[in-house]
Amino acid sequence: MFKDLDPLLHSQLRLAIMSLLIGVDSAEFVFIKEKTGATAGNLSVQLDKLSNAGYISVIKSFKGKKPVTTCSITRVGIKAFEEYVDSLKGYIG
Amino acid sequence: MFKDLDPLLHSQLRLAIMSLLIGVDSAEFVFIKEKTGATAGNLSVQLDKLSNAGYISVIKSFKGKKPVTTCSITRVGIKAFEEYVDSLKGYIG
DNA sequence: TAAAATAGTTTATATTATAAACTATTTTAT
DNA sequence: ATAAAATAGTTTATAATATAAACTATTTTA
Repeated sequence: MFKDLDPLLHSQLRLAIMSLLIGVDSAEFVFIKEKTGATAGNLSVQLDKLSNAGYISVIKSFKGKKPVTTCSITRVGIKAFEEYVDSLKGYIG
Repeated sequence: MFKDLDPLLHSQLRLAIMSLLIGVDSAEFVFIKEKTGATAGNLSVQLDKLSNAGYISVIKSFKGKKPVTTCSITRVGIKAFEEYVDSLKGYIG
């Protein structure tokens, strides 16, 4: 009935990040920041957590002279997201 | 796109409690404890929070000689739950 | 009548989310 | 040329949260 909800995904900001990333090939830090309305600090921390869990991959590069952080969801992340959504349905019908 | 998720409902145990209560007239402490698998302490705290928010009503009485805590969802609680579910859909499609 | 069970509450702890403060660099304005 | 502001983040401090352990009070059972 009430399956455990992956605590890494049961967080407003991290869920928003994953929700964004599941629909695109990749997205940049600034883009995610704008879409989610998160502060840079909070976003940085949450991206790290998702990255450490293997749910997203994070690549740092340069666009001209500016640093760019590019994120994409991994296969593991997609599976975790799908399982989370499935578990959630046990709660919200 | 990403509406704020009511932090009172965005909690595994409180969401499970609300999910249970939305389907019934009322439910007793022990019943909720069994269905959710929560410890009594945790359940007590979370019921208090939902009660203080006006999402549920809690009535204490006796069944024979044993104390009984009976909970039911309020109109306010139903609305909050529905809004939460609606907001959540912006995240999980 | 001592031990265990029932029905909870209170309190302490560990985790978490979050923003404030910070670093490093680049662009713009004077 | 250089001071001020903007960009792109990271690190750290704090406040909120979830959770279980410890506790109270009563009743049932051995």
